Amino acid sequence: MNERYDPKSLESRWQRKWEESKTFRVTEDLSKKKYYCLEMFPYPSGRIHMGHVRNYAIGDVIARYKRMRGFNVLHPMGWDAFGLPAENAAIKHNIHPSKWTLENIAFMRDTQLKRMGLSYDWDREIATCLPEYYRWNQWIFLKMFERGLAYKKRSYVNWCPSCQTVLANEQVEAGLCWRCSAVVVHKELEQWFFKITAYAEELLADCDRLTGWPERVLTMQRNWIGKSVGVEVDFIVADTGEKLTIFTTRQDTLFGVTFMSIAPEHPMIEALIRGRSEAGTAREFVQRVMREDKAERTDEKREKEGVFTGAYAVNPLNGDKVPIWVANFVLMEYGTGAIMAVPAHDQRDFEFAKKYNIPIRVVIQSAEKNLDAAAMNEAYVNDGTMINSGPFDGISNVEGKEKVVDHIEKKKIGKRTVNWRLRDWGVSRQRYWGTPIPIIYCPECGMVPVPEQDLPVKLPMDIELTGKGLSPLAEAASFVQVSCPTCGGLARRETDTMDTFVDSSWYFLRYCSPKEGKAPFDKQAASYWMGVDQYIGGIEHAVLHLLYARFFTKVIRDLGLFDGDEPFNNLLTQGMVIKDGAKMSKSKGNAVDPDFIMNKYGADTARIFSLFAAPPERDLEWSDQGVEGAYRFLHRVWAFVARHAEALKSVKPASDTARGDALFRKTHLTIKKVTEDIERQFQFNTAIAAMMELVNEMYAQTADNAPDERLPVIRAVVESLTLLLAPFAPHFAEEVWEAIGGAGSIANASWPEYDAEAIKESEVTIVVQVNGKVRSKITLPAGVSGKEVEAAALADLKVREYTDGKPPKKVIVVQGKLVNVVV
RNA sequence: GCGAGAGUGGCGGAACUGGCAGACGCGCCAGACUUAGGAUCUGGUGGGCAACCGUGGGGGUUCAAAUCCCCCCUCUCGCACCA
Repeated sequence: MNERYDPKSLESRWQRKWEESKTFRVTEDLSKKKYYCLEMFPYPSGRIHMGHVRNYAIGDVIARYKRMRGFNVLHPMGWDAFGLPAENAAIKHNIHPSKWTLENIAFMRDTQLKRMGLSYDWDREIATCLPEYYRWNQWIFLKMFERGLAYKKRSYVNWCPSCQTVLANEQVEAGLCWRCSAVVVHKELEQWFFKITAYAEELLADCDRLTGWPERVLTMQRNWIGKSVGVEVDFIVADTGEKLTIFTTRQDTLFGVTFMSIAPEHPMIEALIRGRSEAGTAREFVQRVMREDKAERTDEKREKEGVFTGAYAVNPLNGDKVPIWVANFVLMEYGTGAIMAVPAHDQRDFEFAKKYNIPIRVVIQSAEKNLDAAAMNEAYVNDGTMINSGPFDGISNVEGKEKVVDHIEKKKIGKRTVNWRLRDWGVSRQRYWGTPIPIIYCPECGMVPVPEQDLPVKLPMDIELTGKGLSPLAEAASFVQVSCPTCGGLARRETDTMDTFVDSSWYFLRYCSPKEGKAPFDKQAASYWMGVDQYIGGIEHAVLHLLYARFFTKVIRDLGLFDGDEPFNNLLTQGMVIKDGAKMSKSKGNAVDPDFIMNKYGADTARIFSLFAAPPERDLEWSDQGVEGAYRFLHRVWAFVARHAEALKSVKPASDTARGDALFRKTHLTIKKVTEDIERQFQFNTAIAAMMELVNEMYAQTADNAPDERLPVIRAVVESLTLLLAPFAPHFAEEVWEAIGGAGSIANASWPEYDAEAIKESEVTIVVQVNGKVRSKITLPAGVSGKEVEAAALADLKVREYTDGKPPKKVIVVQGKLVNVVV
């Protein structure tokens, strides 16, 4: 064994060995307990960044640890390979997206990920841009189409003018595109949707079963799904007699309605204003609001504005005629696009009424203060007693809510309804580098699904990407023109492609049988491996990917392909890697290149540092000196082993006979601590700290040249430490393992068990407090009684000094830990 | 505004059910080996001369509080006119 630790040559040597002997290949084995460890697969942008390093290091420790604990571990890797950057690169550098993507994958796999020493079964690698994969996107799409879960509709959608495509609601953040931050505009288009709302109730309810997920992710999903229980009520438009249906959760305030507000997109507007003197101003207002982009429309600070339509509606409960307004804050997408306005009890309506001098009528009286409409300066939104509400006067509004809805349902003027914030998932993208939607439009037969045997609908390779004009596929005549599968006549293909989030919504199932040719995946294999026991990735997918994947899993279950309700049993959301207080990014110029770190210190150091500097869920502040520290730690272990390696080869490790030895004891305490830290929410930082303590102890306890009789203990420490290090610094551990004559690859070795006898103490140090302050420490044999501890404490000189000879009022003894003498 | 999480040395962070605050690492200081040290090893390192004081601030419960309760402040993230 070399004196110097030289990670470079050592690491590549072990990587070759693992690859040649297929150390990490797995197959289903019913005799073993399985463990599915998965990190979110990357987009092949060309280079990995520190966030990836951290993500995969965390996953790899878990996978390797579970292997050593005897699990049959599935730990796969692949590529989320469709997406816009490939297309942009194509336009900019005149390279085909396919070529660009596959080259990136090769580089990232062979020269970056493999150099990290990750324990993947590379035989299971998948790339979503390959027809073998995306044909199953198309197949699932067709199954969903058959069941009405994929459908086409014309609607207002989010359009990103920079990406030149439509975005799903989940992909719009504060009015901006999630990818490029361009301002998103509303556009009316015909688009494909997945009916995720059909699963809203189950997606919400099952959040309660995801006990292995962080609470904040569940909260975000619950908020996003946004269940709201209320009532739909039909108002009748005066003169025309048309129904204007509104949604409300405050039916207890129905008697306080003094006007109505409808969304500018509401389909009844034309009918309401036609022929009235207000028509002109109303149309002008509607057009002005609709021209605004999403960011402007949804800005909360934005002033509430509206115009009167000239029409009136009749309140079905009290017969009042109230004016109908068009208001800029009413959303067509939510509820019915029309609301009843109760200024006394809703802040938005209150502001609106004040602005336009609309009457305010109090119908809920507060218990604390007497509300007077004229004197109010904000809406009263709390509970109270119903007044001015005809038959409901005098009862509490909480009770009133039920009574009013019962009354409404009995009179058939409305019904209980549940409204969701969640909208159907818009999956059409007007881009090239994605899965073609397998639909054909025939002038005779209409919309015809591509027959299953014709799948995959392959992306044409001879295509010109200009970044201008229509969707690229729409301009590829050879792709568009097709004969109708039903009548054989001339027909046209759908030219939109699928959102790339479709690809990642079921890839975890594909890993179970990645080469399966007859179905998206093999049912047997999936039932063995699924669900994912530990999923690891960034918090940024809290609603996007993680919600879609849950939805797909349920759909796939209902298609009869798989028996499971949820894909990910446990979720770990790792924190960001930051430097100088900001997220690492190229644009901020604070990015640290993983290749540079791995070249200089080796992969094991990079792994140790990123696991040691912070617990996994928290943000990790990058520190160049911290990396040095991680390297120094490995070096220290190396130097120690190198000193003894030759002698240790022929020595058997100490066992129970060494139980009295302090270093032997520390070793077993460390095994215990590291094991517990990994098991307890993957606290790798403290696990590594414990190993560092052991190393410090190793040096301290063998400061003088160790006599031969200590070699068995040294052998035991080194052996255990190497095993403990194996998941964290795998190349290093293999090398040391080999040097001390360990059998086979350490990746296949068993995780050490601690000797419960060895960690027992013969003596305990007990802290002695006087009035809660530490005054002394006494050492007593382990297992002494409380009485003896008390006596020893009272006899202590320091205690006598502080108690001044006075008798104690009370003495508290905490077994084996502490005594508190109260005077 | 609503929801979630977090405030501990110069820094990253420890402290499982209330029981020695600051493990471990970085940085810093001193020493050793050295022509030299940015290498390595050893020791020290919350503040204060001290009694003591110290976990964002203020109250409280307790023999004992970073940990439990109440009030307040700050920061981060998510949602944000959802009727």
